[in-house]
Amino acid sequence: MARPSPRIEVAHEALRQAIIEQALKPGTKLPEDVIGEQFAMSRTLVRAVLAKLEAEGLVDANPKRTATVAQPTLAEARDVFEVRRALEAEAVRLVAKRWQPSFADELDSLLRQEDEARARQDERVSIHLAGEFHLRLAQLSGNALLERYLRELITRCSLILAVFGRPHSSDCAIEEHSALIAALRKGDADGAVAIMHSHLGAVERRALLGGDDEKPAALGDVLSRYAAAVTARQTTKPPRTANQP
Amino acid sequence: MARPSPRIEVAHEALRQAIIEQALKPGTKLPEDVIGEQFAMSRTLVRAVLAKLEAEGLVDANPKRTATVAQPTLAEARDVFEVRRALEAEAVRLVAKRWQPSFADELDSLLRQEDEARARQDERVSIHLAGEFHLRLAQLSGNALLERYLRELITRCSLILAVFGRPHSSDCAIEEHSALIAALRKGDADGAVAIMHSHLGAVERRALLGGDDEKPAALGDVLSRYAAAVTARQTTKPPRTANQP
DNA sequence: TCAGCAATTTATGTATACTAATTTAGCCAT
DNA sequence: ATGGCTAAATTAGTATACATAAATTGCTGA
Repeated sequence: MARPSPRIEVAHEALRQAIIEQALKPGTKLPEDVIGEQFAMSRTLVRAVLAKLEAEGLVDANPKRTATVAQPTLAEARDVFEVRRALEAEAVRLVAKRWQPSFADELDSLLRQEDEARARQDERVSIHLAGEFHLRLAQLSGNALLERYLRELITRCSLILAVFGRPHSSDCAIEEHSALIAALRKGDADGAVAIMHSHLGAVERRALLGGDDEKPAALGDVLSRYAAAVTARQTTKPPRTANQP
Repeated sequence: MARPSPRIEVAHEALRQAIIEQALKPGTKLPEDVIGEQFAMSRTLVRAVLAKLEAEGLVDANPKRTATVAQPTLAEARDVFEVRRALEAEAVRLVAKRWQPSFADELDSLLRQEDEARARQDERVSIHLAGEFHLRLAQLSGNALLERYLRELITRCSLILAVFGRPHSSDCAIEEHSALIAALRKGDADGAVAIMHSHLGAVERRALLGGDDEKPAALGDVLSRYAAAVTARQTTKPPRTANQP
């Protein structure tokens, strides 16, 4: 999976981070030339970057209008969590099957870091590490494709949390991660899968607040998004802002 | 999910079809200018098409060399089937949950067509319809993301079958599809999931022949691929051929 | 003051030109 | 002949130019 150019990767990763950390809020316009200026590349390359981000579901891109940071709908959010649950359960199953003691060390180490960040009140690092835990688990499954899909899903969950979640709601409870490791350690595959299921159920509930169904949620989407927007604060000057209060 | 240009879609779909039908054999070089000539578009657009195909796992693309039709390894094939099993089981679960009698009609109709094609000895249509059945099931799940992933996985399975499978081995048994519909019809969700599991297990076994493990399969990969190459015959003049005996 | 239209500006769609790297072919030496 | 070395031809990487469509601004008239 070698990529054509390192510069594309750099810009891609930078935008990814900016989006999931909410430095670029959902709905923010991403004009090709502005981005090209920032990363010192031509629109040709910017286009490739945006195409990737769109494929990942992180930006919305319509035929002849400026790409924007994605604003996931409630229906999309539900879909993402549904698929994530299925794949992450499979990942746990696979990890349990090829379990080795060294795996526990790896996961424990991440868990400790996560705990420390939480203690330090370091929101950003804490959220990032929670994602890392799940991603590492996917890697330990030994299935590269599963890892790719889960990386995408975990990233999209971050964005969904940014759009729908309460400000400052942490997305993963450390105890749940801890219980998962314990189950894996004693070889309880089914137990581990069950824990992962309920863990992700909890994450989804925390992320989606009231589980409104389908249509009537449309207005709710907008309002919760608005609430998130006024709460957040701009860090560096973003290219442009879509909806200002 | 509106795409930038219809022309890109056309070329994308055409290449997709050509690849999964083996009109372009695995390993075949896909130079940008040759493709651009065929579809009357500039390399700029061809590049976008190839990027998509690479993301789907249908073409191999390394930094500065000509893209080629993908040659899945045994390890990749295993990964694809593993993820497909997990997601397709989830799809069946979802379809069972929102089951409606009209679903049965839809699936039955596909099944009938499949049966007729088989009776007509129409390999190409038969294989295509088998894929359609699984795809339609994914659509009935009501989860757009799940559908997208499964479309990708089903396509890759076709390519895998082309590389590893015996020539003329059909990939899906009609009775298995039939049993699945029956289980869904009587509301037996768990039964349906079980049938799907064993069905995909059977498909994988048929596709991968001898289930060699990991490392020692490396040589096997090459040889089975070689066997496939000498068996197949060129239809239209392909841009170029990678390995000629 | 506001609605609606026109001119302007901005941003995308696509082709093409130029550069740099890789592959191929031919040639020399062993 | 065979192995490697150099030159020529291919082919990808990237920027840029031009055409076209969308968004915006400002103007005019009710």
